[in-house]
Amino acid sequence: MAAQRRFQTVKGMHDLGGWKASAFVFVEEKAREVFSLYGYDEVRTPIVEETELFVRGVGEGSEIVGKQMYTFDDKKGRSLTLRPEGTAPVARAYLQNNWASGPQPVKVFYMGPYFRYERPQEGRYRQFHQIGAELIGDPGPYSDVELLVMLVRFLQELGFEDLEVGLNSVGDVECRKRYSQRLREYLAPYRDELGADSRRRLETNPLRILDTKAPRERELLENAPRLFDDLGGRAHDHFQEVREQLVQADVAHRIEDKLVRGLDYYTRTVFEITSTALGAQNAILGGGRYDGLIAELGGPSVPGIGFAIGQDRLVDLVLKIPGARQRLNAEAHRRRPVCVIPIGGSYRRHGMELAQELRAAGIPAICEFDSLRPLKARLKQAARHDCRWVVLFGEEEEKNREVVLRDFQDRSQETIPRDGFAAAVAAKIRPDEQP
RNA sequence: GUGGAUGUAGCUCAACUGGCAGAGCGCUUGAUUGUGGUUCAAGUGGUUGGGGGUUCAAGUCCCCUCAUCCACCCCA
Repeated sequence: MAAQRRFQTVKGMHDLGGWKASAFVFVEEKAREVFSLYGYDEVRTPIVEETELFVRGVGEGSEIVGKQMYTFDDKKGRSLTLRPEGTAPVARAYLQNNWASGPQPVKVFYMGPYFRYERPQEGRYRQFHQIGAELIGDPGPYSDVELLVMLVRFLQELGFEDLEVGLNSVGDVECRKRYSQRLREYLAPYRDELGADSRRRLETNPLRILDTKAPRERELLENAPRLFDDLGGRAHDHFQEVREQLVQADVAHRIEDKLVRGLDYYTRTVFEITSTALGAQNAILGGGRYDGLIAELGGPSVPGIGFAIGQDRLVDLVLKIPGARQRLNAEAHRRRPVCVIPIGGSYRRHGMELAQELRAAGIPAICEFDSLRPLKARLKQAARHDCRWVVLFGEEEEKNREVVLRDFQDRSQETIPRDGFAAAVAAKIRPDEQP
């Protein structure tokens, strides 16, 4: 016989429980609440898509497509990929379901797992989770601003106070081409001082050199031509209007002229929020405008803008906010169950019935069925389940047609009539919610 | 893909230059034949991540492998 091996999650993927799970649900509920206030509807797209969707949508030159995708062939030899990001699938859904024929602009949000094959570290996992939103069909700039206002509102509702949006414009396709050439010319004399990655990007995608972390490269870039100066008239006006309206809307932001993003589809407005409390993987969220994406996927020329929030990182931050655990705790507290303990083996069926009556009255209830164990051990279990109230039922209670309701908090207990006991328990444990 | 650190009981960690694998917490039972949290007593705990090598003797030294964490890279 082969020795039993111990199974565990695959690298970079984790079970979520306890505080983490509560916080995950908390931010998800808050996202639904806030985003729907702004007219967004939830969509769920499949976790698996055709590989080609991401190659075309995200861009062949991007890191994601280049080396981070979970790609496999199905039984018919079709190349499929576990989604590495959310915008391309939504763009695909827009075209496939002809959302263009519905009310415009289209506003959707979504949340769920995403997959990228990278070496895991703090805040970076192979299965991670994003909450995102897309606004398709309006060229802005007011849509850009409204989207950011919603985002900031969401973060404030979660309890964040001092987060600042980093903002930039990467321009339209033509400005980018023009600027790329100028940057290439500027950096050419320093070619030998660039790292291998940046040298390669000099050919493939000079913009990406801007957000380098190498100290020497940053030095060189200080005197480099600025992307902002190469913005074409319309992209320039768009950016100005966005900035102005953000000020009007009281959205704290700062211009980061070296902010470029890793996905090829971005145009004009790009933004991100980072936090120093997160370690090396400090981006909480990122997004931007993608006016060429729908067309790139074979559709009409329709503009769009969206963002993706790193839910895992966001949750880490939420749990660091003073008082956050108490808030989550209060929620859990409201749901802590009543524990029913039938005393004696022949009363287990009664225990089940009592628990059912409590649940029918809207009270969370568990039943401690293991009647062979000593009562004290079973009470201990109830305490470990974080129960405050215990309902006891045995021979004596059956004879008197009553139940015993014990309050762990002050160690008091009372007997109440068996008939209609659930209503009495409800009145006792939730006096403020009674009609 | 590259580099560094770490793997000993369910958890947190001990074990001097190789010499009988330990403690705290937890868990179970009892002190209380139907009453939790405190206390006391007893009990339960392990292929030292896996494989190979050196040695009279390996948790400890050497090689390989796997896993986790952190960082580079990249991004959410």
